[in-house]
Amino acid sequence: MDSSKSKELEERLREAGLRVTATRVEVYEFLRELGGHHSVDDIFKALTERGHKIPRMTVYNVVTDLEGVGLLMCADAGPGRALYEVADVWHHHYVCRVCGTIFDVPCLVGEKPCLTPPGTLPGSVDEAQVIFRGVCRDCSGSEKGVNE
Amino acid sequence: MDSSKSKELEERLREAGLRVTATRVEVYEFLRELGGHHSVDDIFKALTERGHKIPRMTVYNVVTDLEGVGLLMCADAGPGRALYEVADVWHHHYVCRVCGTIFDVPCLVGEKPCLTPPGTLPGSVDEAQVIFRGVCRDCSGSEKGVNE
DNA sequence: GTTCTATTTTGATTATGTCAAATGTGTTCG
DNA sequence: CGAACACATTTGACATAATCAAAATAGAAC
Repeated sequence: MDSSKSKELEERLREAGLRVTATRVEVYEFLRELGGHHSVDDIFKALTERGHKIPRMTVYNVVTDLEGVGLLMCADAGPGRALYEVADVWHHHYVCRVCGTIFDVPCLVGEKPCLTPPGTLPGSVDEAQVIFRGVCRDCSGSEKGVNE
Repeated sequence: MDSSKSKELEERLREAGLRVTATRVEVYEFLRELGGHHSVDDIFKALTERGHKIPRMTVYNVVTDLEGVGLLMCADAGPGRALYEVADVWHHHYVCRVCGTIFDVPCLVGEKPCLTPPGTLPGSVDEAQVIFRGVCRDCSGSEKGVNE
């Protein structure tokens, strides 16, 4: 149940000419098992607490490499730190204005680019990422308090 | 041709209970005249070179205040530093993967939220911001060189 | 003009990300 | 198997972005 995905990871890495290293597998597995969107520092701290002594710089290297191969993607959720997640099916994001929580929003089309560009664009389009903003149900009830 | 906009700025500030200060007017005018998307540091440096000695911190304060009032908006163009622009008509953004240039993309609807949320969302939606990514014409011609 | 309070300023501090050189480790090939 | 090469990781310094608290300043109302 795990080895199949790991095998796939190994293959994807080799296909791309990247070596299969413990660090890369760890970072990928961490993101895949935990799910959600995580910053480099999240990953760094989590793996450190798990006992894996790993420099922050290495996490940057790894996520950049894995993103280049298409195994991870950088979630668009507004400015700030980059948030990474396992690149599975193409989807969008909903960001709560109050608590900042990020929810995945399934894409109706399911693959990039999913939106028909309006009129003319200044170049080719290979991706259309949507960020929905609003107040999530948890926050609309109790309004204040959660994060402000 | 300028005073009308300035008057409007003053009114919007007063309406929101904010004071009309030289700094706020300067920052707003700078962004409106120059157009485009600018980081806090862009604004800081530009105003400094123009002879206005203004601390970076103050620029942060001002853009945050003006954004809160709805006079500025923070452009979604991926992670990294926050980019501000005058909040005029609702639109989206096209980001070139090679040179990083950001182009405005007119919205077909023109007002928020412009997209019909797919199915159910975890809360209310007041905004749907789209980021188109691809390679702009300038870069697709000469491929490499521009930024890589 | 005086007063009150929002705003600006100052300086320190945290978070985030990048660079270059030294070290270590997969992988390949003899 | 084991040596050698190239790719990865590590180290530590550095660069950039953003935040905080408290003191100084300047709108706006009276």
